[in-house]
Amino acid sequence: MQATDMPSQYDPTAAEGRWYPTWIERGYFHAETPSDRPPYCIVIPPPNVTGRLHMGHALNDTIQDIVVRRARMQGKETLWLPGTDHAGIATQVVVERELRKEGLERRDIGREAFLERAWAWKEQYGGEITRQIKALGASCDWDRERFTMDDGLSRAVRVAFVRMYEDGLIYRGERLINWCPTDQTALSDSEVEHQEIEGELVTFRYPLADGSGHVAVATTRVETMLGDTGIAVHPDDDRYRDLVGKSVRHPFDGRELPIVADRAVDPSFGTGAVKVTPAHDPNDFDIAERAGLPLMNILGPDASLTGAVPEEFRGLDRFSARTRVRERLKGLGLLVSEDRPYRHSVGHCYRCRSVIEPWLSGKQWFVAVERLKEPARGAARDGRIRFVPERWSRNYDEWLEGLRDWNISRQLWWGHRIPVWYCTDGHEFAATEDPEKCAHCGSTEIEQDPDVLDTWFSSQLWPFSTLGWPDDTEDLRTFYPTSVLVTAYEILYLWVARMIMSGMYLVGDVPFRDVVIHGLVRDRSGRKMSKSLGNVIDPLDMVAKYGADALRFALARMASPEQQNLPVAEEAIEAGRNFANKIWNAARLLLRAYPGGSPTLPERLTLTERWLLSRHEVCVGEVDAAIEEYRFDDAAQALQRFLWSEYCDWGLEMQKGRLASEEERSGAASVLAWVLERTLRLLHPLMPFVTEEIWQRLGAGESIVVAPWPEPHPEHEDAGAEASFRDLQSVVTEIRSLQSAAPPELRGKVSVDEAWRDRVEPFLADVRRLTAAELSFADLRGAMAKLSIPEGFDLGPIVEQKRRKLEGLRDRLDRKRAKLANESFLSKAPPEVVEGERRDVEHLEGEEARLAAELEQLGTS
RNA sequence: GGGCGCGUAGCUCAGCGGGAGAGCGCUUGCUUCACACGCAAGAGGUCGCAGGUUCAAAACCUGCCGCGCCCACCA
Repeated sequence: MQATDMPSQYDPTAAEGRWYPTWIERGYFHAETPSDRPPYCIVIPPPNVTGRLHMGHALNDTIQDIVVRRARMQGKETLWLPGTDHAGIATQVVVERELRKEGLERRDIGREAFLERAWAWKEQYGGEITRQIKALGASCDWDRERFTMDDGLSRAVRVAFVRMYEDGLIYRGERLINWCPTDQTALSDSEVEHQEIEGELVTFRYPLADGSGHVAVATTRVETMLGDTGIAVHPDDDRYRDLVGKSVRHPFDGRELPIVADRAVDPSFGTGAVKVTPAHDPNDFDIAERAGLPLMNILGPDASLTGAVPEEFRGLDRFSARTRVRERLKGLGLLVSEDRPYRHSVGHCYRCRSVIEPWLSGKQWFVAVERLKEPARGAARDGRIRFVPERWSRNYDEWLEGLRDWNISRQLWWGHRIPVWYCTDGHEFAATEDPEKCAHCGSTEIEQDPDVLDTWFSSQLWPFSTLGWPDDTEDLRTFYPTSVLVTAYEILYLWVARMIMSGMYLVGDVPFRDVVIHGLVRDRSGRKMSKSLGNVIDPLDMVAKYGADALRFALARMASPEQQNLPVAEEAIEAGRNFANKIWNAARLLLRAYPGGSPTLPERLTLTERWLLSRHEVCVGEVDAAIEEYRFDDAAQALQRFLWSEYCDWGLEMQKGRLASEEERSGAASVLAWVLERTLRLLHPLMPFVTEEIWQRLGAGESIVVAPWPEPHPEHEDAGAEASFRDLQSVVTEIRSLQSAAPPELRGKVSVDEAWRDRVEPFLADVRRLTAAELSFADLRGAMAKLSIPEGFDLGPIVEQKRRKLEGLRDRLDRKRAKLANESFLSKAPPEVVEGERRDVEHLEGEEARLAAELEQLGTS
């Protein structure tokens, strides 16, 4: 039989190596269009080409594979579309680092050579992460794999840009942007992460130009006073009313700075007067615009001081300048106070963690969001898009409400170059194809904008650019809108919201129906996994050590969308491995008796079989509902409970006798095989490899990957069988419990009360096997079972245990009885609850009597 | 400053109006012919604190304490 070649330990590596290539080869993951089947589609959140698979990816991909595999088994035309993101800054930084090893900067070799290097790097190392995704068993359609800078997607980017440009949704403007002095590029607001740091709050005085006094101002970046061009106060602030219109004198260069009134000033903060640095603070920029104050740029691209600052500060980096300016003010007697440390929130680059500088960097491209955001908000409000968990919809809505125009130009080389050209006559135009001449005047003296687009500009097109947009393709018609997007909450705004906006604007419909937002993977004590903390668990190590199924099951087991933090410990993955091994061995046992083939149910079933079918039916319902609702933790738990605690511990154990019997073997084996085969199908989305490996040995069909999702069999629900079987279970458990308190030599002889004879006798042999005891029946006066032990032998621990149990039972009974004696309970509680309490009391009374009788038996023995 | 989430067994968490649960860990006993990656029997919890609503609260409301996160141009 097939079991003979099954070792006692499941070998995940062998199964993974055998099945994944087979699945690919047979094209199971390939979606066909057009198709008569209902479509089901997920686009993968594209990982960075530079990336390596971490636990976050493993979780994200596991969840997607679970819903995708279930959909495929449900007979849907299923597409899980994979790919990678060019990841502008991230990739450019990697290539620059390589160059630096050769002593070169990117500007040394020029744009074209640099891009060649970048592409070469991408070709050589860029596929790493997709190989790693495959190791998880992900059922992606690799024939449709995409890259955000491949030809098709690049065209989609250009078409999207030009359409938005011509529609007035993309414009070029000069204003303050978030500047990263390390990466030397602009960043969008979403790419800036605010973090509390310990800085300083310095208050100093500006002397009035007419010598009549001072105005004090406070700042956390005192070096910016070199670029101050005014002072602002609130118009209703009586302290300063008389000063508006006057001016102060700059202590270092003698410039006169006018004092203006502006409602943006909060009179209750600091001194109530604000220094205005229009070129280096967005607030001040606005004030300056309203008051007509000039801009004065004092920082270079690397944030060192430059421009019209006094000689002594020129060339200093911003932090040294901060100290130098403070010391100079102190020397001049203008320093009022310095609060240090002063905790306040400062923006950092999401890539390199540098402190962001609000900066003027020539003209930048922006997306005007006003017309985009309302449809995107509406889609979530009217249910066209559903967030899971639902609470994210509010965050989403409020974020969109406050959204400001999106800066999309980046001063990088790696990325989609902005498809706008300028001619020497000052014309500007956008084009989807590289033009030969100016679209306005025909001049051939044209030059393309040097900047590239924010990497998220192409990412936002992902759900439709990957399906062929802007062409009206079969894939796009079939799979758009996609079914569900699975992502972590950290990119809800950066990515998800923008896909919704652009999808609705460019394609005319939402990009996906459900948005499943899962938590972030943490270490066991809830900390982020990071190299510097040394707490990283590498998913590939785990796959190698315990198998992909073990990792997937461990991740699924905790993947409740409600959970924000998902602590992963190696023990959990080990537990997943143990579970796979348990199932493997269950199959090993069964396959000694089962000849193989599609299992069928016999006409007549034993109690154990009816119980098992009934419990299995519960499991089918639970798993199906759980996955439907993205409750992967519930699905995993239901499967583990059924397979381990019910199928193995009771189903197989009870049937061992029949499996050993010549006449009964076949019937018993086919029921067990029928249940196992269906349960394997239920488990397959979570543990694809071990389920396929066993399914093949059962000989149930071509591949479990394309086997149908188990349909419900409500006729198998059998409350009567469950109740009778529970009785049997309690007799067995009672005997074992008594045995555990006695020395081994006294465990062998047990009597069971006559009252249980009818229920136990038909299974006498099984109960004997499960308890390793001789059984006889006797009148035990209400006790369930009794060990035959010498007169006066003390089963102390079990007596103690039963005594405590009885005590607890009586407490509960008292509480219930008091409840039933309570007038207001009887009159106000719903009748079915009252009835339920009555039944409880009845049941508990029975338990009480039995426990008392058992104590009696223990006492007299 | 605004918002969200979480405090339940040693650990990680589920339960979210009428019997305190799971996995891991722990204790004890088992080379039982599927599995020691196992089997069996157990121990362990004033459900963060204080009020309130209710016949009934771990669950609902209010406040407090303690963690964590997101958003935000208070110099």
